[in-house]
Amino acid sequence: MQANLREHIEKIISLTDDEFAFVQSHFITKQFSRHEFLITSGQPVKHTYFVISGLIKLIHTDDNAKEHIVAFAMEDWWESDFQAFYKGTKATMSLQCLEDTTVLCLTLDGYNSLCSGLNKMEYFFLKKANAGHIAAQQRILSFLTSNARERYEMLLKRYPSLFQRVPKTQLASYLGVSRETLSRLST
Amino acid sequence: MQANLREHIEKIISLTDDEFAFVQSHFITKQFSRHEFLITSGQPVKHTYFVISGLIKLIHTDDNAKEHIVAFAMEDWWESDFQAFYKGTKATMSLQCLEDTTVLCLTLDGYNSLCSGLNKMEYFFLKKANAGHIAAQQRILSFLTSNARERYEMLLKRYPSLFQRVPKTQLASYLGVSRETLSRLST
DNA sequence: TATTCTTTGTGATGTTTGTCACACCATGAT
DNA sequence: ATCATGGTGTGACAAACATCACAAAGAATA
Repeated sequence: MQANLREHIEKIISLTDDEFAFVQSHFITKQFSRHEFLITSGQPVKHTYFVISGLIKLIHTDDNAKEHIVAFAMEDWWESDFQAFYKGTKATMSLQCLEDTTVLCLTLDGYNSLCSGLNKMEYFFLKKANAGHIAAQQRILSFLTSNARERYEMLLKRYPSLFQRVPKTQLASYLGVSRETLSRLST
Repeated sequence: MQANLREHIEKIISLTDDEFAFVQSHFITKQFSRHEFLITSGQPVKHTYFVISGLIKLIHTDDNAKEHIVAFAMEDWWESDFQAFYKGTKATMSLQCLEDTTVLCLTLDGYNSLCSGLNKMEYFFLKKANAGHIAAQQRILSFLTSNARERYEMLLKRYPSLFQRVPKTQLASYLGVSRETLSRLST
């Protein structure tokens, strides 16, 4: 089960068996069913999640109760309401399953203990944070430079599997267009 | 001159004089005039920059030679084409001065030496990377939830000084709307 | 002073996208 | 089998926004 995690981490740093045992001791495994919430807006955020299998969405609900998808997370992705997680404040976003999902859970104490106990892990999280920053900036750029059709095509090219796994309504919400407009793009 | 840097870093970690001397030794100061380029698209990216004074913009130029502003950076901000900087690849974006600007320059070797030589600095950069990720995600959210007027008002509320320092054409490019549309929002 | 460049506003018009309404189909629950 | 539910496509119309064109005011420069 946690082989995924080791393989994932070792793409960036190498670990001895003892070191991985130490890493592993900070995580607990949890399972969630489709539609279940890992994080609920307004509630405290106890964990950062590493997705073992399944698919989840990070969403923000606006004043008109309209839902906007800030991010998807699938196998080998880390996700949380990071702002709330690091600051210890209440969630402004929710994290919900699109499929039955298995995750590894890491608390903030666990995160800090990992970083201070095994310095390589701080380096690992630094790399991950930088990658997250760069990816988010690329998405900003797609809003600046591209219309709905182009953003849709870029998304499909980059993550073809989403097309199979996620209803188009959800893709529309991620792309920032209405369901109807997305439906009309195919032609 | 580098007092800014020390104060900036000590908002997150504390440093002895010796430690700060070590940090300081990794930076060189450079001055650029308005319109000058710190990074040119297609060229190697030698540095990450810490802005001492002035104002710069991170831009991407699309196929139609239209310029899009990915980020502004003013006093106490870090900026670069991070993807190219960390990977050692050629820049896909440019970094250009909107005002006469003084920056501290850090090479990739310097960055790595800083992180390995003084562990607190790795922690510092981790915090900064996380903050960058969260800020970028907030901007994505503004594209998903808000129209041009709302994004404009949010920007002015958050960074009122930009309104004084930057022509509206540039603000429009940052917000992802045309100059004309922005001009008509005021009413 | 004369002149060029930058910045900004604004009208006219077309394109893109959102919203509302309705229909159809598949799926799973009772 | 029947019923609800969620996902999808599409027509009609309205709103938001882009583009093109032109004008005017201010800043920079010769």
